[in-house]
Amino acid sequence: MSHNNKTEKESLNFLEELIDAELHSGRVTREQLLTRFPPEPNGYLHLGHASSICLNFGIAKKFGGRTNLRFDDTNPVTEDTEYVESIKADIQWLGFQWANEFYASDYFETLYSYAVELIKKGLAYVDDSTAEQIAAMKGTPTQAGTDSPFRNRSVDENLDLFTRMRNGEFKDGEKTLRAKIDMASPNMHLRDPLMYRIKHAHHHRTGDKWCIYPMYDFAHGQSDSIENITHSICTLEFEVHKPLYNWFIEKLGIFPSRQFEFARRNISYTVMSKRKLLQLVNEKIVDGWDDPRMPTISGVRRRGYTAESIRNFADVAGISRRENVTDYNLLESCLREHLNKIAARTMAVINPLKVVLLNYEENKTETLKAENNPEAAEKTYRDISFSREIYIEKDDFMEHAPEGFFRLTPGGMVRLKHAYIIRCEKVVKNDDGSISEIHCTYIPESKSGQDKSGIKVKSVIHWVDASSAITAEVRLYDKLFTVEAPDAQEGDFKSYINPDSLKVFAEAKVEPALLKHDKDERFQFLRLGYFVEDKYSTPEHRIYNRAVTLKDEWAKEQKKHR
RNA sequence: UGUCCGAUGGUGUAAUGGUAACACUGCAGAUUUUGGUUCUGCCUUUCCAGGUUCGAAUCCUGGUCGGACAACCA
Repeated sequence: MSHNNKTEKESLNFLEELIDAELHSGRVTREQLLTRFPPEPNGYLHLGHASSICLNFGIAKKFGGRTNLRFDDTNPVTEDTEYVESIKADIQWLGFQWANEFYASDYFETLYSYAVELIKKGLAYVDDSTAEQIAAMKGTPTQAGTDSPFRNRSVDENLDLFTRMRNGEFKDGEKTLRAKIDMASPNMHLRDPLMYRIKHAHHHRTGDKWCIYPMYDFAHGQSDSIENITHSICTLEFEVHKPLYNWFIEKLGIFPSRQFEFARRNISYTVMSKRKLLQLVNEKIVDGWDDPRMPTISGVRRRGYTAESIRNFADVAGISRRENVTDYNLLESCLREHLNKIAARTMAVINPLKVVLLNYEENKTETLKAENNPEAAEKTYRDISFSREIYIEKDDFMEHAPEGFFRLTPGGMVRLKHAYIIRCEKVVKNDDGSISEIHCTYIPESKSGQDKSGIKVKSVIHWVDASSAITAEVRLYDKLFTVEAPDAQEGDFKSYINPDSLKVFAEAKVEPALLKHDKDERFQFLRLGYFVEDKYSTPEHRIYNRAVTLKDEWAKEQKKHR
């Protein structure tokens, strides 16, 4: 035992540390502690959102607080209920439950009254300028803007015009409501930001009730405030919005929610922006938002990732305030770690090569015992059949093997997992010189578990009994992009798509025991990786997706010599 | 030539004025009826220059480099 009697102090991230301190000082209580996850329902959630979800829900859970789910639905033209449903499903699948389900649109009436209040205080005005004019008057980051000619309208006139905006008397873009702050502010967001714009558009929840919609800056902070959110956690790009977030809350005299920022999570060899993911979907580069190569939550779920492994990834990757590109290896490592513990082992041959055992009796079938998971605390076994003809992996036989190749070669021996040692006697070829099948002999006294042969082989390979094998389709996935940071490359990010990101093996052979399991169960196909049944898999046409490979020292060795 | 933010191994994060560490990756080895798992070892780190201090990754000053901000998007 250690002589150190201090208990190992758990390392907290900077936000946990802050909240921990505030809880201790009494600035907030556990009862008050309230975070929120505020997606805009205009796309599917991705791994970056997963980090945010784990952070927001995780931090509240850790300190005894709660988390609201609030859809930031202030832009009716891009939003849709399809996205609302997928977002809710994804959060629940990740294992989190919100305290309340809210929508920014729930607050449209309140927000409107807030705007009226600011107009009455002389802090907001209706502007007739066009979008172009407003942009021109905004100045640049290094150059002050100029006041709008409509900036000093009377309160009464502003009130009248804003009412008429709401009543639909104006066309889209004809007028806006702006906060009256400071056109010379070094912070662009404080140069009389837009609060409301006119959009005669149908909203997925409020229908045609409104034709003016609040901008993000006039909706988000106030929504936080209305809900009494104590910690509004968002990504770094909103940092420059914080003075504005605080300005509205202060001028309105409402509950002082506070905003905190962290750096978004990037992962190598993929892109993590809704806009780019939408492009991949729209241009049919992938098979929808849940294509197993997509970094969306629905994509990795279909690929075979577990919620636990993603939560663990978020935890292990941590958070900070600096730009980052996390190694995708870390993600895969988290998945392997979990699947190694829970996935039942089975045998499947994705690229079959027929082997005939010359000295095995014809029409005989033997039943062998196979361990389901060597990692399990309690060992369980299943029956597998063995007979004269079997399939092995094409990659497990080489006629002219390089040094270091331990598998089957002419005259060489390997063990068939859970079965016998075999020796290759003859390679049978087609007319074109390709290998059609190989003829072997088996060593009867080498049966697994009762081996009296005394023969030592260098390798154990997987196989499937030809007489009982089921034909299935197996899909192997690789990285979606060929470069670490597709975003940072020159030109179109889509030109860096990996052409080999999907390989389909339509004639794979799987052992029949596989058919007895649940559809969302993960398996290890021995020596090949971890797999899950695809959503389009049917009893007549089984489809298996590879979630992740096993670590493969031999493949690594091969790569080096290429 | 503005404002704000950031800089710790290859990558991601810890260390909160007191011996720079953990994970992933990579490399080497042991074990292994999965070239898996497990185990062992190794490589590699505080952006620079000053200052404060007995002592600085940490505090201060000045640089350098990187990022965010000029949507009627969020």
